[in-house]
Amino acid sequence: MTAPLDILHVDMDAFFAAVEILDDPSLQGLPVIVGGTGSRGVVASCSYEARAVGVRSAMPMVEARRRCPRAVVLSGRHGRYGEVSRRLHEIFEVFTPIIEPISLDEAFLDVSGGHRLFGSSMEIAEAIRARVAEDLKLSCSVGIARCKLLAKLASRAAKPIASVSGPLAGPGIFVVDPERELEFLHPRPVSDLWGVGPRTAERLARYGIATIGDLANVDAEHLVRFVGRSAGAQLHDLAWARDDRPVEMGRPVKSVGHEETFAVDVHDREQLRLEVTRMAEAVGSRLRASDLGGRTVTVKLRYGDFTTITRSHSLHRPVASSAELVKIAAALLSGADVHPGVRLLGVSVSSLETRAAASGEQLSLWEPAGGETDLASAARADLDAVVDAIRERYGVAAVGPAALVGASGLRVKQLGDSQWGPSR
DNA sequence: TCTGGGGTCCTCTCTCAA
DNA sequence: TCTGTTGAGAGAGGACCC
Repeated sequence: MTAPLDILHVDMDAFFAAVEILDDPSLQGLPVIVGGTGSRGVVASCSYEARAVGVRSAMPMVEARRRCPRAVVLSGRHGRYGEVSRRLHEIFEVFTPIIEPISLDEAFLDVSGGHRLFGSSMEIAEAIRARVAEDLKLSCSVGIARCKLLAKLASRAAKPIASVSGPLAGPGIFVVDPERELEFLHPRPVSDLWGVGPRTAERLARYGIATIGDLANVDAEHLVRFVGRSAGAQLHDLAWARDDRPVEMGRPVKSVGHEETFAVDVHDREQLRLEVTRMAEAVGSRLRASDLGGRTVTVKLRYGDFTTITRSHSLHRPVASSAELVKIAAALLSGADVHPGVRLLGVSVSSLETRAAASGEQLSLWEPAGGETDLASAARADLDAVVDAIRERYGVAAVGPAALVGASGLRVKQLGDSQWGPSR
């Protein structure tokens, strides 16, 4: 008996670009590119008219504009996409509670419990597509298979095809027959496998491994030597369609961070100190909004030649206060070389704990740092709470550290701001 | 072509303690 | 007391995903 076809992968078609066209119908039929509009921006999403001339997501915007000079380039509206994504999620919830969101525009669904009410997986996929078209006026592609790997590849096979005369409709729904899984899987390039990016694909190519079928026929022990222990074992299983990963709901957040690429490389240490202050402040706000604290603070720098370094410091207790995060991040930055010029700067916090979990073993998430009085600590927590409250009411730019006034301004980065590169 | 920003996970190296 | 082994944890780097 074969396993049931209960895993659906739903993927919106050209999501960000499609939402922009939905909100401004005059864009219909035009090549639309959403992404970072500056010289260092990248493409986040593009319409099929843009894809027809070779524009792809993650492509540098300079190259995208070169390939498609008549494209309408938009910087994107993360808030709006989030709103549509929530409505999409509500549609999924009609059919199953077991949903694993992958990003704003795609998710895995386990529909094993929905057959009695909604019919076969094919009928559920058809119903989801109909609801998305009717309620959101958007289109999506659905892959149906026995496991996540195959469902994901199937949704790709269901997609429309870009052509110079306009997008050609795809099947919309693609089912991988359990009897013909390897026939479907093995001719595909290794890069179609989850975990094989450009580097690994290049390494495998050196050993003559180009397709998933090639990979399947390599001895598992050899594979471990090529790509490492963990990846080797996993890739060999995936190449034989052995994938028992369940559809996971509500995976906990492991880290919270902000990073930003500057329009021009920054050499001035004082300017970098102000930027790191701004970012640590923003990370602190987000942590407190989620009632989280973290034990490890990491500062990341990328230089002009793209080499990237990180400097981190772990504490014995979680912190969420902006003042403490700023202090630690600034100290980490001061130990890093900024001479070559910094292209990107980032601050992140990991080893997260919720306040409830932390208070079980600690005095509190905002327990005083070494040498600090309870009074100072309490005052700092009060200050954070007041700042958070003012920002919630009047916006993020309403209040912030005095050091930032007149420098880069009270610009506190928000999730989704300049998401795809600097605006200049 | 010249490469974003949100993340997760893995590997290697070093240190320290048992 | 010294030496070797092992395991845990931290720090750093890198690959990957959307």
